[in-house]
Amino acid sequence: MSAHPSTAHPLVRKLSSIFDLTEDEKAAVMRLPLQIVHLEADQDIVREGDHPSRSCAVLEGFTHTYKTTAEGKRQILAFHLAGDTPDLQSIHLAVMDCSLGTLTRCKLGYIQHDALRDLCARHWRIASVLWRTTLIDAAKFREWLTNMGRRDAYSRMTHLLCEWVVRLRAVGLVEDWTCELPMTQVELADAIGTSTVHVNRVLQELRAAKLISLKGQTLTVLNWERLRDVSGFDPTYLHLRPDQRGDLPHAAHSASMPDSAPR
Amino acid sequence: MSAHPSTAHPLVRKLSSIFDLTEDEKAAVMRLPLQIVHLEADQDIVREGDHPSRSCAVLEGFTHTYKTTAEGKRQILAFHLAGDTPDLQSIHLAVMDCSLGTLTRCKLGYIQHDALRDLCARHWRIASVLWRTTLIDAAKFREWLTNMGRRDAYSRMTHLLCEWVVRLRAVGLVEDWTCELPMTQVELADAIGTSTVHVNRVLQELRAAKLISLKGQTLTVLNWERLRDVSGFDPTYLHLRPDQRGDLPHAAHSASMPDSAPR
DNA sequence: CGACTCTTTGAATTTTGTCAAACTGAGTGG
DNA sequence: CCACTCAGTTTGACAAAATTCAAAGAGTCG
Repeated sequence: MSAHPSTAHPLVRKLSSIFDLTEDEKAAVMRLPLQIVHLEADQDIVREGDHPSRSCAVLEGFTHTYKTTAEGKRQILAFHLAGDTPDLQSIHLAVMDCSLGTLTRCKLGYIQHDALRDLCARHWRIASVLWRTTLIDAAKFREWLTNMGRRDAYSRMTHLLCEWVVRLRAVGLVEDWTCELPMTQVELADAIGTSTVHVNRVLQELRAAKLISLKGQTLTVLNWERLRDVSGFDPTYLHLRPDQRGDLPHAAHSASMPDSAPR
Repeated sequence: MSAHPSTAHPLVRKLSSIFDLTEDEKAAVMRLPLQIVHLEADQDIVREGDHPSRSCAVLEGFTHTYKTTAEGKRQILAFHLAGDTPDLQSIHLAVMDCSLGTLTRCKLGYIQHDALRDLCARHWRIASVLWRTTLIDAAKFREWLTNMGRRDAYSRMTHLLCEWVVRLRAVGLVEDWTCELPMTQVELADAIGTSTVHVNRVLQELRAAKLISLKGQTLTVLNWERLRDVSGFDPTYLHLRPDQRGDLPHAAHSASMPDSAPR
């Protein structure tokens, strides 16, 4: 995994993890004005119907994209972690068709659309990389849609957990198959489209089957291969770079895994 | 609705329907080499796992994007009509994470990625418009996800029909609330994530409630307001231009509707 | 007229949702 | 340090939604 000093602009780190930027391009990104803001848990960042003039990058913490139906039901469409740009689409879509809110306390970096468009107009390769990140977001929606439409609640949950672990692993947030799972069961239910009660039962089943351990917000994968097979999880849709994939082996092999250094 | 002579490059028409192109930009698009191909119904255009070097534009007919799960179940992720670019994402994503197939006989225009990237690198505004179309695709996935997760089969079906009618109306393919619905019940089922049998029952209900008439592949909306209200359909996520929206009134008003001229 | 695909129907079963209540654990203030 | 609160989790019983299986009907095309 390429080294990015902590002094780097957060966006440089994100972009470099997808594509190799030239020094010139890095410099251009570094000049982007970034407004740093801290938010508490369960706060809205942007709401459906807004006409934002800026997008944000998640620097610390976790956020989620969601929609509310006319009957007041919530559907969570995506979870985001440090390095993600959850509402980048608003650069070209005037009206927000979904809301974005924090899951935990967050540190965000706001970037004005004007500045971003200017950067893109000047640097086609950067524009490509940003475009690409939004295309990967779309790929995740496609996979979630398949998950919702063609799998039962049990495998939907395992699929969500597989994706979560793989994404966190790719940025070095998984240690010995253990990571944070910062959502409540209500939020998990809204993400996989079931009731809270049913989420609870599914989680019990997963614990009983010794696939995972989940205490509080701490998730441990006990049997990766079965978890993956039950969900039919195939990480292709995440379009990770080879060095981010790390070809996940069975949990028993975790000691020899090329896990990134703790931050 | 702005007039686009039939002599125009199909992509020019599509782009102009989203954004106003300068003559210079139009000229650049017109120079794009377009390979015209005719396909029968139920043929694959690209498959999951492919590494395409070109994308296509639908010129005539209808296509659909789909995924197949490990257990062999199919989920349809999107339907496309003339003017759409269903696999534009492959311009920046090396591997296809979903398949694209025809629904009916189709006329397609293939464009090499190289040529497209070159065009984008030179013309930032065109790149923006193309980027934007992929962002709208993502917005549709978000809405479908909400549909799947938080609505029952009945309202999912009405929602699908509302979207279909609005999209076809925007390109002038709806006449007196009547349009083509070129999918079988099996395909509808795979799109809304239910069984074929259940789709059939839902359609019966919709007919019994006098919301629609559906004979063969011909759909007529009999009561737009109720269809819309049942589904909670709000077209914001389609990000249509004001002149494409046409603020859909009740079916009874259809005679006075500003329907675009027949093509 | 077949051969075919697509639609329709009925009955039994499974999955999931709903409602209501109890339990747990982490703060909080007296 | 102990009630107390509060959000989040867990449980059970019942109801609703949707699936499955199997078979029959309809429409279309050569």
